[in-house]
Amino acid sequence: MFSVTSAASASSDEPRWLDDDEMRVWRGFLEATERVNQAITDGLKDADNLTLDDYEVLVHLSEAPGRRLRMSELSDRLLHSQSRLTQRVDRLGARGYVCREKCPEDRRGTFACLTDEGFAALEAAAPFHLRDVRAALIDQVEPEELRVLATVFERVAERLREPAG
Amino acid sequence: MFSVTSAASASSDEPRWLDDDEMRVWRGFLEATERVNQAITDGLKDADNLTLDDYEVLVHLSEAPGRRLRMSELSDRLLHSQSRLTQRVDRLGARGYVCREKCPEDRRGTFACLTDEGFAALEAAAPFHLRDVRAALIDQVEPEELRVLATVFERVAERLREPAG
DNA sequence: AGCAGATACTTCAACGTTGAACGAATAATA
DNA sequence: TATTATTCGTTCAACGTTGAAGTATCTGCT
Repeated sequence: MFSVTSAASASSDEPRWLDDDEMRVWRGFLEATERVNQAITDGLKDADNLTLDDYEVLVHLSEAPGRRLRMSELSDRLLHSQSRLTQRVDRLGARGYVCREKCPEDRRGTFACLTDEGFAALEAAAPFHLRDVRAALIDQVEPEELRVLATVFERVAERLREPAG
Repeated sequence: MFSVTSAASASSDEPRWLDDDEMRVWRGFLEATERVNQAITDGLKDADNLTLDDYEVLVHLSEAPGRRLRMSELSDRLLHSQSRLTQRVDRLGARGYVCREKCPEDRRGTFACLTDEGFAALEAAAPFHLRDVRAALIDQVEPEELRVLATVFERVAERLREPAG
């Protein structure tokens, strides 16, 4: 009964309770996102002992010009703290998938660079990952539903980008 | 280009690439879920220094008969490992929000029980949490969209419950 | 009854994240 | 140019999760 709010409150500036559809969405969100993440994570672990965070680092680097990005740019895109990225790049570096280069224009800066080995690892893992993404999420959704989901996810993400918005 | 699959593969049993809508859903899923979780987590931390995991433990206990559940039942519902739950209940116990009781019918078993203090903490945090859930997700979604989301989330979660299904 | 295997929960070490503090370099202002 | 503030990335300690191993109890089979 308290899944998301208080039963007993009488104060008039309380937010509204969640109705049935709203509650289904919230509960469904919690379970579905947890299960999808678990499925994807398990798959990447099987494929090349990568985490989803690892994979996302490789993806973003592979799409960047010169296959490299500033550490801060990368942490922004991944929505990770800088220290988290520092340590992830350390680990990917230890595997030879990524290396660092000093940034000449801004000597505080560092580039994370995808190595050939890292690119190859991404190529090798990608089909398995794609299969998992389809099985867990995409192929479960009808085309009309896909458009709704895309719209909603983008709207929700957008609104949360600027907290004041 | 490798967000989810390999460009160069020619093998015919490869899964299909993601088309535009599919890619928007997958990317949107990753960003939106991350941002929503972050927003909700921040809110609970401000409200009572709780994590979302903590909150979910309190919610499930509050809804259970006698406000208590077996440890294994609780870890199943939360999709957490048993050791993770053991330690979460330790921490909630240290704050006085939860306690353990031995299970008489099965002497291997343990109940996690919500204390009055834990129930009060849940009541106090709930309105803030509800406000955050609405702001981050629910109030961003139109009624027709809500029904689609609910259906899809439930379908996706359902399919992933039984891996063989 | 006796025994093998399954289940419930905890413990522990290895690993990952968080968030504050730090050193270095740049930007903004006077 | 001096001064202050901001940004970039790393480090470190505290905390949380994972997954394997351990203990106790129960279930099913002979």
